[in-house]
Amino acid sequence: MTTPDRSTRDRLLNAFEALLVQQGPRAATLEAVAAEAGVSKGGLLYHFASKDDLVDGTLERLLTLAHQDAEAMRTSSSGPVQYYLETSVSTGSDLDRALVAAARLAQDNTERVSAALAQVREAWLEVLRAELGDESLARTIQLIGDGLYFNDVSGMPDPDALEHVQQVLGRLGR
Amino acid sequence: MTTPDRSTRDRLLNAFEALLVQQGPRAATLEAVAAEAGVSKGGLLYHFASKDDLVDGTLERLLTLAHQDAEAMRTSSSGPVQYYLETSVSTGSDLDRALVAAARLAQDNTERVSAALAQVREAWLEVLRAELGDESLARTIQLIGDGLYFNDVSGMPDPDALEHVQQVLGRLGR
DNA sequence: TCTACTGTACCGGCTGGACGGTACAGCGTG
DNA sequence: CACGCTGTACCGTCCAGCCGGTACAGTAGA
Repeated sequence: MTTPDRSTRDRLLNAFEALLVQQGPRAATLEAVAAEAGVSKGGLLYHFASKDDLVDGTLERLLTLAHQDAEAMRTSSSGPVQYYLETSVSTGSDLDRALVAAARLAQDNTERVSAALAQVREAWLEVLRAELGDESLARTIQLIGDGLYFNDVSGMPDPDALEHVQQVLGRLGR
Repeated sequence: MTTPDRSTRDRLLNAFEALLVQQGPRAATLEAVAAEAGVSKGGLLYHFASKDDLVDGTLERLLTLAHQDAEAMRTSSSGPVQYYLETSVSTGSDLDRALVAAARLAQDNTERVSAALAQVREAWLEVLRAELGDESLARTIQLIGDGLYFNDVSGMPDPDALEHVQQVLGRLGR
């Protein structure tokens, strides 16, 4: 389920994300990333000229994954809403990891990173809108997804949360 | 509306939060905090022996504010749910600032900070549960609040979000 | 009331360590 | 032997924490 380590470059991006997710932005130093990827610091800097460059590479991959996800959402057999809520709780997918990593980065690199995150959100909202034809409901469902996601990011995952939400949404159904 | 600068200690805590909120955790260095509060670094370290100590002071104040807020929620004239949702979008209150500051801190100081945030969430949920007598709805509303809050923290506030949520909740009302 | 002493609040320079980034000397493979 | 890539030594910067010192208010004793 994880991106295969095709190249040293991929290994470096995976290592960067892993460190961001598991230990936070402070721990994701160039040396730590290189070590995690099994490469020297010089080796890392050969592939990414600077830390900013590493961030750019991460965001680029995030956007690619997010657009694939929006497409998967559209064509999901259980419907976009169900798909969206289910995948808002951390599934351990590549996209999850990329999102959490980006959220961590957003604390420092405000501009670029939060722009990328906003882009991802907009892609999802677009699909919800198209499916529901109801702006208020689409927004509310996105907020619930944000909430689920926020709890995961904050290290307070709640396995029952999804059930409760589905129970409440069921009452709206009719 | 902001905590008065009664003492140098208060000024330091306010300065720390302000820097965390406005410029992120990297910018909130001891020197920067001291400068913002109008004291020297030595002066800061007189009041808070270490940066960890500064974090502890911030969390302590957060918990105090949060318990006051839970009480205000219980006794709000418009009801706890309305109060909770309204104050989930950033109102610029002391509690807001303390929460955003804590969220920023949670990126690095995983343990203590997220424990404090979990405590705050639990206090709110308790009030929602007591009011609604409906676990699923209480949880869902808290998730929506989390979503509203998350968007603010991420620098993507949406002034219309609250209206949409109220519109949807209205449909549940009957 | 003058003096000696104490505790509180604060200052600013220093140090050791970590981090981002650079330079350069290898090393294997085609 | 040339090129793609790796590893290491090093530099400048920044930061947390420490420390010697200052100012001053209060107090107690003669």
